[in-house]
Amino acid sequence: MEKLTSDGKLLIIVGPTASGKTDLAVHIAERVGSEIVNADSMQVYRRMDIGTAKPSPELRRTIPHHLLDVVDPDEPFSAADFRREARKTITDILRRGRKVIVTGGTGLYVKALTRGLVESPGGDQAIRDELKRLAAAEGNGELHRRLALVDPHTARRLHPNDQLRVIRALEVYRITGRPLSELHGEHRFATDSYSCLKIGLAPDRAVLYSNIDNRVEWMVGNGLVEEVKGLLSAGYGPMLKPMRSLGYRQICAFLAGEYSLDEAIDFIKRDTRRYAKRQLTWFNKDREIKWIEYPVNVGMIVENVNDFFY
RNA sequence: GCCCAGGUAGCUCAGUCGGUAGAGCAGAGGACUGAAAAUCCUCGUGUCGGCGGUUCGAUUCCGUCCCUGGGCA
Repeated sequence: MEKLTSDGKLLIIVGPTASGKTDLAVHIAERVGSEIVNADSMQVYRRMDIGTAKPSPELRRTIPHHLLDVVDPDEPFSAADFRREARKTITDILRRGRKVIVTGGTGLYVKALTRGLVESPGGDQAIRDELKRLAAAEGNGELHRRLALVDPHTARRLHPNDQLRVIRALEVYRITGRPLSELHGEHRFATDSYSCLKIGLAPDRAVLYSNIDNRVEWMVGNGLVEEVKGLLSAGYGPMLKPMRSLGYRQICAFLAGEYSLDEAIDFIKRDTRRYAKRQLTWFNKDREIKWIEYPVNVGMIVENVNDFFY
């Protein structure tokens, strides 16, 4: 169906971690006069620079980047927050007559931005804690049974051990009195208010994995441990959401004496490989993504991007 | 050269009192709607070092050869 309105054109660059998104985005931005909107769930946190491979301050002076450093590590931030902030930012960039490149590896954030999220309440920590206690006392099966009573469709879709999603579904029902599946049925990611060109980067697995290894070595060699120490001594504890993310989690465990630095490095590499695989699974499902061929021909990509923008 | 101990999945190893084998890790595939770098699910055939022998049947017992550790010379 023809879209009646468009909030503007977006070039979206996706791909797994360490696939070269940032480099490509910068190359394109230099040639088409665009600004970059980050769609990475960890780069939004202040003080987390090395472990998130955040673009450097120098680079950010050359090409304006948005949605980096928008919250402190102990502040809540969700896909809905991302959507709201990103839309605001994009509107502003377009109003100034500039082009927008969205780049990032968080599939849900990209989807939330372009297709929206179901109309549902935000997270309620008290409810989550209560349900978590219930699960601890009576098991994931009990939570899942309770969900089956109020929302059998969602219960069937979720494995009982996927506690996070089971709790979310129960939480939504508790607050709204409506099953999550019903809300999903009305939403279906149906509307896309932007006109998007999505391009994807997916190097050969072997290349990707060696990029990951190199990047992890680089992070450790350039102060990742110090960055984590700084966060901890600033009062950001190891149980905070961003402190449990890739790199930070393992360095916290190393600093707590759970294992050696070498082991921590190996775990970061391994877990990052697994993460990259999950990202690929997510993006492979998106039929709108145009996967770029290797070796990367930046000139040709820029041409296509220009065709899209003009 | 001799004496031990080993050689089983990509790696580390378990096991079969003789009926062609299984864990952990690595790896692969998948799910994903306000925690998403999170959370969750599924996936194990490999000349059981080679060649002979015994046996209805050998990865398992025997012989021999090869390889890897360690020890003695």
